[in-house]
Amino acid sequence: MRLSSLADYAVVMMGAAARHCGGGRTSATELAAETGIPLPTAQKLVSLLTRAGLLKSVRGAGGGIKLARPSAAISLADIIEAIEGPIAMTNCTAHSACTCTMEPDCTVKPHWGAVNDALRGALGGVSLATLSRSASA
Amino acid sequence: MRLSSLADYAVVMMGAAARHCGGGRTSATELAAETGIPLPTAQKLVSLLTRAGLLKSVRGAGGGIKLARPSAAISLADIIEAIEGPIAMTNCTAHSACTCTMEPDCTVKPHWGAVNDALRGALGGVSLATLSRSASA
DNA sequence: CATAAATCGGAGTGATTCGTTCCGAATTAG
DNA sequence: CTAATTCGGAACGAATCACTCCGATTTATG
Repeated sequence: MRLSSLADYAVVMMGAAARHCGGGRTSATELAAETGIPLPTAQKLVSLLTRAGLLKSVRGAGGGIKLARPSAAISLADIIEAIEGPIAMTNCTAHSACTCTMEPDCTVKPHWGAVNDALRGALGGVSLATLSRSASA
Repeated sequence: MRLSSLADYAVVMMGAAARHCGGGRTSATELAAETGIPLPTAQKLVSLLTRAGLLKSVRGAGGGIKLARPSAAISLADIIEAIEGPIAMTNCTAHSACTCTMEPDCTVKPHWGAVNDALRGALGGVSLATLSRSASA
């Protein structure tokens, strides 16, 4: 029920990247230095986030990374899904077919959907722009 | 972001136990047979749930287990917390003091509280009685 | 009262996933 | 054309998780 450290780091790093968004492209090295995340880990996160389509990477000297979308259009749900996969809490809800052959009439399954929707809604309602806004609170 | 198999099994097993609640005490062996959960794992779950105060266990021949509280007073949040610990998604929100010395002004931390509340609310709103009620849905 | 059966309780082992680290491929400035 | 800087993927180690087994406790029975 606790999200992995990678996802936590990814959120922090995306928040740092959002601050550099307008100023121009930044690099994984710079983000690592600002957030305190180990550099190799930050590189891996950049790779995952880029592959997920949340970051745009530019190779070569003078290259770097920047947000693929405006900060207001990136939510916590997007980041977490990019790192941890689907938000679903159970394997049953993730796939349409429930592979668990244990209980023929799984009375629990239908309720997970509501829980997942609530969770995804809470995560989707928080964007990077929101994170930067109420920093002092 | 996905809960562990233990917690998933625990929910299923508590649902099965709720069905046996009125009929009298049941045993870990019986629940394992009904749910399809491996017996040793079911025993471990019974131990954890009993220690958490969700089940009442009676030793000796003819003993068994039964719900410590009425099914309506046991929610998914209770079961998951018993198995997986606090619901908090990050270490920061779990403890009052944020041990992460990375960012002096962690702009992300305050927002996790709202997400956690939403999640806990969704989990707390589903009780064992609710699980048994809308089985066909 | 002694015996035996049945149960919960905790300790140990193996496997999977997670987190970290390193090295190679690609691209552009000079 | 050379060289520097960057992302990308692959490999290693650690931690946690899931599973299994054996001992302690308690009650019905002879």
